[in-house]
Amino acid sequence: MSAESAFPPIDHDHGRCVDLLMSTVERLRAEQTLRLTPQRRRVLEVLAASHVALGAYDILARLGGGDGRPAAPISVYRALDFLLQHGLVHRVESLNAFIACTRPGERHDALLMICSVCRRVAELQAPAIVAAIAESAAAGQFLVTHPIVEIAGICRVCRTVDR
Amino acid sequence: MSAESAFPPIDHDHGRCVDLLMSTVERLRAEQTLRLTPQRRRVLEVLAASHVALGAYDILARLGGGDGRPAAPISVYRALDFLLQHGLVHRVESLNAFIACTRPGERHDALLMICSVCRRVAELQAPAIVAAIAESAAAGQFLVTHPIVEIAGICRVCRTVDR
DNA sequence: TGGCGGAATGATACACTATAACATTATATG
DNA sequence: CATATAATGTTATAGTGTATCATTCCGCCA
Repeated sequence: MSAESAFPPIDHDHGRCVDLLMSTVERLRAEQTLRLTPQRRRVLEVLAASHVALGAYDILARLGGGDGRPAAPISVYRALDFLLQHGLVHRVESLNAFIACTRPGERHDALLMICSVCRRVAELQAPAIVAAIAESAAAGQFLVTHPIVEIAGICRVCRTVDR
Repeated sequence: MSAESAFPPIDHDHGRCVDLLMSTVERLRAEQTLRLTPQRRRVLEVLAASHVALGAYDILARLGGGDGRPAAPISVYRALDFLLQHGLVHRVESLNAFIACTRPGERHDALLMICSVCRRVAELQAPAIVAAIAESAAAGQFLVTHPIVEIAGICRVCRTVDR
């Protein structure tokens, strides 16, 4: 992923982002036994359609777009648990929110950049960070199971706009 | 800080941890204009007495040890905000909890190790991690304001015990 | 094909985390 | 002492997440 695509222009074509993700997921579903039910798929689609991290209740609000009665919160959380376990979604701890993974299929620890201006979240690929964490932890005899890196700051696009 | 003191033995003398922190804070209070009211001090003492991160309501429960009516949640949050702003406490995002800073006075970004067995949290000093984050973010034209690093895993002590 | 078993979802209630809004008290400073 | 600002009290409520038990869906196999 290039530096440009990490934080795309605000008014870019979201449709392509969604399609890219969902086609990858579709391939995974065909290959493996990934039980992507309609409900789980809808939650993933909602997340894929937003570069801004969404809370569970945000997702809930965007699901019931006209159907019958809205789902209960627990339904959304269950779908999110499934998607998290299968690496299709990342949790943003510092926001109590969720973001679609931009590299599904490749198991990885998420390194997230969070723009405090536009509120968008992007993944960062930086083996150097992961390596530095592994080395430092090992020096302290700490066994790493899940490194969390969330970098708050201002994205490329918002820095440019402000000038 | 040595690798040993980061995660001290489970049954070590907590009193010394508290004293060390509070004496440092006392010095800061004398030097600067740090308005450490009784309420803020009590919250800090509660946190200093625990190597396990405490939620706001945990703190609340440990405050009212026999006095008059217990404080309201908002009081604890206000004290925590103050302590956070003055670098005496860190927020643990992935736990929605708080931990006393082990290096008050030295402004720094917190690198936290969280043991999933004993639930204790320790700070890690690792300039290499901070540098790697700064470099990688800069490469993506992202301006870092506040890096969050929380490393979940198993601490030195718990790894040893399990053998 | 009909039933069995496990996975997924529905439904209800509740626990935990955090803040809004406004009143009151404490503290420093001239 | 007066007064302005900071801190705390009080009450209510918003936001996030889970427990529990009932029901439905779906693949599998006798």
